[in-house]
Amino acid sequence: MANLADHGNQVACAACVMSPLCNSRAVANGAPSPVELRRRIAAGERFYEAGSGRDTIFALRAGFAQVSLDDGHGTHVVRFLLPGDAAGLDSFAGGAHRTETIALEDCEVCVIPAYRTELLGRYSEATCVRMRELLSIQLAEAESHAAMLARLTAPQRVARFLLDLSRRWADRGYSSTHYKLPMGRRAIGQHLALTTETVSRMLSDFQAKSWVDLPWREVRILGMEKLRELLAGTPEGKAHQQ
Amino acid sequence: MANLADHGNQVACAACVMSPLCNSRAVANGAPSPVELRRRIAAGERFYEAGSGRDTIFALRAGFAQVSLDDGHGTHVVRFLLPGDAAGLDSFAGGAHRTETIALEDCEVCVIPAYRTELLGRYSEATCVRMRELLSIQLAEAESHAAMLARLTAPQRVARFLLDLSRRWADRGYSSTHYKLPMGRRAIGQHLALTTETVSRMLSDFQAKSWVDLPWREVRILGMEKLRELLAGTPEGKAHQQ
DNA sequence: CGTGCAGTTGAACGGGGTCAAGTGGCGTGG
DNA sequence: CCACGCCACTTGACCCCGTTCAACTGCACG
Repeated sequence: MANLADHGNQVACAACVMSPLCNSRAVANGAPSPVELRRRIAAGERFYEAGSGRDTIFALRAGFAQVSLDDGHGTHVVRFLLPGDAAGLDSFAGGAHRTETIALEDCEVCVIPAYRTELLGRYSEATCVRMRELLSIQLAEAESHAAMLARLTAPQRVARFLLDLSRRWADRGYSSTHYKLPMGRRAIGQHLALTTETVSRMLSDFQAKSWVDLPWREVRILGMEKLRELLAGTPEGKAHQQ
Repeated sequence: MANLADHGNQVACAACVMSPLCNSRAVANGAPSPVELRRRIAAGERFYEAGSGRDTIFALRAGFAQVSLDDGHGTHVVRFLLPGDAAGLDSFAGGAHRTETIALEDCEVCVIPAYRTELLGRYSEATCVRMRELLSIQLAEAESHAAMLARLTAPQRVARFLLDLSRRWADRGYSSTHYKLPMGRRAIGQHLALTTETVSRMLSDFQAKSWVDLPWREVRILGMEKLRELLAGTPEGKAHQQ
């Protein structure tokens, strides 16, 4: 287990959204840890599949993954997971996952059976509260994502996407201006509801304006403020209200 | 309080998503009820405003409302509330509502302070589990909504919208083919990410095909199967995969 | 080398947005 | 009582943004 960190960015448990569970007073007093085991998942493998794997939550320790949903009209990438993020919280309703999660790089995850969180909830009110917080945050993000799809233009979506990743890496103590982009253009498009061609065009455009530099599957943000202005719709880039 | 039911459809507590809380064993044994009070809210009034009203949940007993989100690029209607639905669950993260909820008809709501659910959670594990379920369901719906915006055409969105309301009314024991449509075309558009003109055109088109009849702010579905086919993209209405 | 996939770029198309005009219901005030 | 303004909704004509279709590059694989 010595070289797990080699596979890219990794977070300390302290930065993980699940840490309040692992480090609750109940666990300190002898209650079972929420984490059943740690598992390595190779790039391209699934954490869990849609319809299967009832009632398991995952915390991503290292690597990069995508959560996607197929409702019969094609695949939509619901969100990308960075180290410290949780996956599978949608399984509390009905006990089956409706989404699937795929590793985009080699990943290391903590496997948390849902029954353990419920068990833990009996000893620790903080656990219940924390689970509600996590779900509430993801709900807020999902609603915000829908609002984005509803109102932003293609360039704004791509700008928002880059700024989003920037902020999330910064939250974890990494650079906000230089980070990996391990997913392909297609996956970005499936996340932003754009075609691969449009994503490619927007990124090329940003690069031509020297707002970003784009080595192979990396981003270096050069004009953070320009991207923010585009997203806000400031100078001539009219922000269409309604 | 005698004629509250006059304002339209109403659900018995048994059909309310919050009923497992109100009827938990803990409450039967003397724990405080989650409902602080019942309140009437006139059409056009707000349940709560964005940024304000920290930590209050609402259960809609009678009437019709919309939950909307403004992120600086315009308003997006996140969902419509039918009797028995809950509002305000997004406030668990951070304690402030990011959305606002407006009554579209005169409403009657149960006001549930979040601290009471936490209090109740101490006595009753079922309460914790139920809150998780509710959040998980709303998360699943929000993700599904985003996927819809990402992949469906305008006619498909409107068809899905009509079928969705049909199913939800049916779940509550009302007609699945004839129901009120209390919101305006603009609000429908803000929910489906379409303009009022497009919503109007799609509805007119459905009516011309005799798939629906549209009296003033009502729907009568005549060709449920046709709408389903359109949504699924069956005969010539190609379902674009990716 | 040939095949295949990821990404880029160009040209043309079309779905839905934009703009505009028109209708009808409803409340208000003369 | 009607005149008027207002607002929700409808309908038509035009246009633009992002999709579609296609060609091309570069890199990884056998």
